[in-house]
Amino acid sequence: MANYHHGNLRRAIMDAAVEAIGESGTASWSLRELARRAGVSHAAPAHHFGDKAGLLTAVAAEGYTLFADALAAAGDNLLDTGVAYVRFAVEHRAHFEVMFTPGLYRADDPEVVAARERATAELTRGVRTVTTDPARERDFGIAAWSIAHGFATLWLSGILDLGDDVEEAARPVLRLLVQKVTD
Amino acid sequence: MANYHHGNLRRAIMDAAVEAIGESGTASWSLRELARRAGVSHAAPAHHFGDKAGLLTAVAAEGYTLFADALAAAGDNLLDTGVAYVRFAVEHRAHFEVMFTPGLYRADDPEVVAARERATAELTRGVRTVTTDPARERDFGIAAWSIAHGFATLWLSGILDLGDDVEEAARPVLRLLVQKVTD
DNA sequence: TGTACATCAGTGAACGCGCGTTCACTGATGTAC
DNA sequence: TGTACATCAGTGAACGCGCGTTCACTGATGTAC
Repeated sequence: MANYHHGNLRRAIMDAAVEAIGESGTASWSLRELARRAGVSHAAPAHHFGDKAGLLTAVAAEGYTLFADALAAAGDNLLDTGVAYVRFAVEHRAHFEVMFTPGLYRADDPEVVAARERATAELTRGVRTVTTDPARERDFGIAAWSIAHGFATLWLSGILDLGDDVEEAARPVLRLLVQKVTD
Repeated sequence: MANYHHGNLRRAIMDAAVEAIGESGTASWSLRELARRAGVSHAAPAHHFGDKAGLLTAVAAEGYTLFADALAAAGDNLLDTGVAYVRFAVEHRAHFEVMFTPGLYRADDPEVVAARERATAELTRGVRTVTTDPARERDFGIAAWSIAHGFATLWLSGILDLGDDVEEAARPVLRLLVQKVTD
């Protein structure tokens, strides 16, 4: 019995993509495998997303939206913003990997651009809790972004091996920079 | 006229791999395409490396060796070590990407392990120019590693867009952490 | 110095497989009357 | 309330293609005598 008008097929395929990326990265699966995981016909993913880049564009857009939400929910200081950054990367590993590999998707997609701008605004808000001097803001912003991004990336690659609680591990490390910036 | 006993076929295939990774990442090429680039038979890569993971294991081992060399050649302070880290990532982008994506290769390969340990020792040497207190050394080390790794990763993903000179762009950013540690 | 032979790096034809793409079709849903 | 019809999400068979793998073969090189 063919299940026509699935209703959530788009969602089901994106979930399958996130699951597959979480297991083995952004490369080692095909649209046909995703269809198999989602229990739909192998032509369905193309029907919805065109191709792999189209699907990953949707994942990136969703990722930036969730990311902006997570940063917006963080405390009103740079350290909490940084910790939220790292937590997002670990909790939404697949989205995070896609978002920061621009070659995988259409980075100029309007939905991606809008969500990314919202996330950037949240990061800037975090930096401005520390300085509003424009000359310092840029380098502080890049330094804070770098240390959070680097910690998250190293943690995800499995090299760091500092236990289970990423927040507990990240906070004292990020504090070393934030203290300096705050002085 | 078949060119039997190529002599540097192993080298030629690794060069082709580095070139292909530099162009389009670690995923979007096949062993057959590498053979085509290197101008050898399509069975040659398998003959030398077994499979893609075997080839990338060789790239990772070479990468860690070049990395340790670059860090060893850096100045005797943490800032120069950090700048050398970032420069290596940009100048050896393909090796760097492979090295920090452990799922791609056999991370327990003896040659990889030995080269990585040498690189780790160089990083530790950089941190010890700043503190030799074991309690502080760990967090400082992770913070310095994170900020250099994060800056390099963001730069490579093309998101930062701070001009052409990566060393000039990285130095003031990395200094923000190092200053604190040095105080 | 010349010959015979073992070794093994690299070749190239052949294979079966999973892929993305195409396309005629199915059938559930919403709307007009 | 019932019927007819348009829409379109999703199906599934068929296609050609590039892939990794296998394997008998080639021929350059080194060594023994």
